[in-house]
Amino acid sequence: MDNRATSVGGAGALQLSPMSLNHELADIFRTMAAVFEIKGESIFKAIAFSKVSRILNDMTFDIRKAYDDGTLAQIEGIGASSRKVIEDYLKNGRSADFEEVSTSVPAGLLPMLEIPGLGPKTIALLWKERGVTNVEELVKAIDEGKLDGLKGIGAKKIDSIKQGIALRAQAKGRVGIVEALPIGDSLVERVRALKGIKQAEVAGSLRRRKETIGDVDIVAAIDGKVDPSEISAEFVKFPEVQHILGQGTSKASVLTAGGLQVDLRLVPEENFGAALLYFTGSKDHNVRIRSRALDRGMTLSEWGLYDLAKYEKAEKKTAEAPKLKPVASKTEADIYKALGLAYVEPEMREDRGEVALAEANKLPKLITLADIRGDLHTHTTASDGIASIEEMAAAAVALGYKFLAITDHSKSQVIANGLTAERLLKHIAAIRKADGKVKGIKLLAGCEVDILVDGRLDFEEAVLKELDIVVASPHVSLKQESGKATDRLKRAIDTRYVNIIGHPTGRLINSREGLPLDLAQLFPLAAKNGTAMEINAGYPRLDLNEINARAAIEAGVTLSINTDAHSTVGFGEMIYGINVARRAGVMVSHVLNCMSFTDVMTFIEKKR
DNA sequence: GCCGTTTTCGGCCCGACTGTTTTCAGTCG
Repeated sequence: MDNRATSVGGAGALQLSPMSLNHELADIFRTMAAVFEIKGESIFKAIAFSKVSRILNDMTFDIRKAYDDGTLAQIEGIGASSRKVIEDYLKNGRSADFEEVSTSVPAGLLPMLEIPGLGPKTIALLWKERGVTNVEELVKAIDEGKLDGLKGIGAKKIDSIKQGIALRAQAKGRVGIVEALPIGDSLVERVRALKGIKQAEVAGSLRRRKETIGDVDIVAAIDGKVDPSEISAEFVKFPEVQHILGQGTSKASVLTAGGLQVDLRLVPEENFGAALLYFTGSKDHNVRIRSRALDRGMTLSEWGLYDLAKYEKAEKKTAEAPKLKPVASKTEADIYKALGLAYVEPEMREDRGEVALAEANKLPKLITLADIRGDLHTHTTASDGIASIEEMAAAAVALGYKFLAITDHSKSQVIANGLTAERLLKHIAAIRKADGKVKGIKLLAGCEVDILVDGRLDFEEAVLKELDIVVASPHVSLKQESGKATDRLKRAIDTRYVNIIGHPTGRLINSREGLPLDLAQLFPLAAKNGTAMEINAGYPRLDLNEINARAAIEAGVTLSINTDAHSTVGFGEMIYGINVARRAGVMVSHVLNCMSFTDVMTFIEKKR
């Protein structure tokens, strides 16, 4: 939650681009939910608005479209009150309800929710009893001893708030999956090596392969003869651990030196599946399947799936499995099966309709790394890469690839040593020559051509037609207004020789928003004229992102998952593109570079 | 606030850990 309570909802909202309209509205609902929490209104009210916020963020279409079509009322989770806020905002560029709610508490209280250990109840208490309205005042109040004597706030609590403020200042926020995955893997290895551990897995958003990770979750099954508190004592002594947040008999939380939170959960082997399911989440997915369990007379917890009537009578102790035989608990698959669901891959567990698909046994068969047959966007020393054509080709052969497109930069990318038309023609000849020499792989002579600010390309058609394949990408002017940006990409998609739009938005995770494209206009066009859209697998691009990639396949667009490798090592990033694709529900049939070489060429020829 | 092949009212997922407590509230995931 950021401090936008006073910055959204103003008259400026009318100039918003379509997709950021969804995000602006999502912010409004998130803010309102936070205010409800602090004001102590029904927690379910806050949950309902948080859910609306998430729905808006996840939406693959423009909310204004639903409003215009009159289908707003059909969206599950958006009720009458939310609809009123949305309609108000669309019509007037502001919401009276939002303004009333957001001004009912000091705006400075909302960022206080980010302080670990400090929740809405305590924030409200500090505000009402001591007049604290922001983090700075909280620090001052603690230093001056003003919190002494507050009911329910003892010395330890004050100490933990102080620590929470310090932790928040040093916390780096969400880290990229590229950084978190190796940390998670190495910690899990270390856990597995502990005495008494039968198995251990990474869980949480890392297992779901989200593009950024809030913390690392690990679930471990322990030998029944071992005391779990001894294992958690070992865990908190790991060299990576800088600070212990909590430590019990079945659970431990720590902070690493890098500021990353790691949670370990210890369970008996027979409860491992339930714990892994619970700890993997997402929270919304858990809520969905737990409520399904209740509908079927069962209850699901991190210990297992149980018959509800028997469960209520059973003996339960903290940090111990309930004393009754579960319906299912050992594996995730057992639990899904007992709930009448097909197994849901972790990447799909986001409550975006996967449970309904699992019930109907219609989950997509998700793409895997092994399905990739080539890379269609790579660079060499001819522009800004560090490997030769032959070196890149050899690395691709080693990966088992059947084809490889060499697509160095065009002339506008001066900084990247972009090719002039003359140099490009020579480069094409060099690629063709290498193709004749290298065995086991087809090399395509390509180019990553700049999409200029008005949608023209960096080379004339006379040059483009000499190439086997063209990737067209936006590199500059990435802060265009939505209409212009959309027209710019439209023109590129419409260009005869363009086969793939590279990193279509130009976004960079945590540092650049990218073009505010109206993808609802672009995707049908791309689907119709046979232009593929890229999932650029390089971090921090991952562009298209999972939401946009999902919208793309829903519109019938062919995707291409490419690394944009600038070295042979760069090929290794393909897995991150696969992660995005899996989270988007992408199957082999959606992806250009999962096709045979012949079919790739047919796809290209068809547009020419 | 949202929702409904048991409901238009009365529910809403479930448990661990911490701190301030003589039985529980708050926070977190």
